[in-house]
Amino acid sequence: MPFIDHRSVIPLYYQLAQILREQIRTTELPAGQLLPSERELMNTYDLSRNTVRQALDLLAREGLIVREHGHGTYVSNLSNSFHYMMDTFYENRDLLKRAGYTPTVKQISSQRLIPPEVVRQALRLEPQVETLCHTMIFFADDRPAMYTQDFLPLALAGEYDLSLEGEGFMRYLDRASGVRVEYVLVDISPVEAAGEVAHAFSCPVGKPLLLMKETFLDGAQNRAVCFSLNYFNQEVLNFRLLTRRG
Amino acid sequence: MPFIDHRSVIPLYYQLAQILREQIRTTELPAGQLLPSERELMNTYDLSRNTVRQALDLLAREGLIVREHGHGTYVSNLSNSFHYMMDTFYENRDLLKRAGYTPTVKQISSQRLIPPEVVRQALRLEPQVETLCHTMIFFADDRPAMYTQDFLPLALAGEYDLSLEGEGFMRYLDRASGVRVEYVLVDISPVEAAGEVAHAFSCPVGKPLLLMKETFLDGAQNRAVCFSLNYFNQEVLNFRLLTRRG
DNA sequence: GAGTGGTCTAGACCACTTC
DNA sequence: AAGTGGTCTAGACCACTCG
Repeated sequence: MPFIDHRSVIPLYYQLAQILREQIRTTELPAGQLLPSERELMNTYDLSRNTVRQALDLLAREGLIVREHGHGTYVSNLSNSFHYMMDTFYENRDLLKRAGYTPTVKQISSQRLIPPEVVRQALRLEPQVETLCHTMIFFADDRPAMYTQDFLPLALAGEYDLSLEGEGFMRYLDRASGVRVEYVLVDISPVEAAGEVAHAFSCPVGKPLLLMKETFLDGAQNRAVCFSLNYFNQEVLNFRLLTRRG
Repeated sequence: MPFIDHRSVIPLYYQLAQILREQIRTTELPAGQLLPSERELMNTYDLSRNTVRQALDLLAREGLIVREHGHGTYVSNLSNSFHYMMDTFYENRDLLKRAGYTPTVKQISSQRLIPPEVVRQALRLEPQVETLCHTMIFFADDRPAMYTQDFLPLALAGEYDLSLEGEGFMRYLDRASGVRVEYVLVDISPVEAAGEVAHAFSCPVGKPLLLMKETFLDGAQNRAVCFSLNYFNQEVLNFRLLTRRG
């Protein structure tokens, strides 16, 4: 297996990617393990550095490996637990802008509370530990589009002011947490509208809504910085993906 | 604007990508327009071919441009209409495998009918034109995970046999349509379980479900080859995305 | 056959991390 | 200072499309 056929019609970078994928799958390269450096892979498989990088680019885009400048490349921790990998994550505000709307934000509340179980697990908090909970509504051209609750560990409990147009939420997290948010894990599920959300969207209780549970992760995919619940108003905003063939 | 600062700290490939992005945004490069060839861009901006390709790779991954081997690179038709771009699309069967299940498929029915409006629009069919409709259920370790309806234009009405383990749906489409499916447009929405779907999942009518409407497109994103409705059973399968920061 | 994008090489310098 | 990944160049050959 760990062989590259230099005369094959299969591109060399693809063969290398396949070899590494296989080693990750069989945990010959376990999660967290440092890969050989690019120059080592060059020599081992008799490839140029660009070709090695092309292979690693592929795996990085698939979320299988994580690169760290000046340090090395290692196997991702999430390698087998997700279904899809997206290229870019957008802030809620940017999402609305891209959809052609003018976004505005209304802050509903900001309080300390013991978070729901799902939040506790995502942030790996001890039971009964409080978090800060920001609740707000994003409007698209004055129609309510998203109902959002952000749960921040108290260590990050800064004075995040959403009325600040300039700074996005992720840049705020960078600053407050001291960790750069690089990935966002998104769980998409359908729920029934209820309580405050139904009220915010002026829709009947029980109407199906899209709920996106977002976990903000650092570059190593190890540390969860923040957790967020986002309810989408389907009347205003569709959730659409363009995917490329695998 | 259309200038590259070779002494800037901003990478050259990123500057070029930004220039092209801007030209696409302002429709100076309108949808469908051929871009200058890579060698032309090389000369125009005084960059090496690899650097030009790095910029184009970025835009292609964002879905802004489409490349055609031997022909050229042009501005995508969908450039502004989607929210997210994913790297890879998986067949339903592969999706279940990746989630760690053993997939099986049960064909429910296969009939000619006049499709719902949403299908007609996606496939750009005239009113009253019939399509073939395959209905099936995908099981994950014998639990019903997805309820799927594929709508195929009659021209593609082959004898697609899902029991064939070897061939996936997209490869079938390639063969039957004579067009290689390169992109899948996915619309995600929450709906209430009803009728056959509720029955298949043994869940109460009215329970929120995830519905994914998939449109299969060729490489030019011009031709819709097939349309598919996929209902997800949340009890079995979560829909999860790992996204990278933009 | 001319032009295109796809792949590949051998080299180079840089910024970053670690020791 | 040594090693890492990030960027960049100049050149090459290939497979593909089109006239």
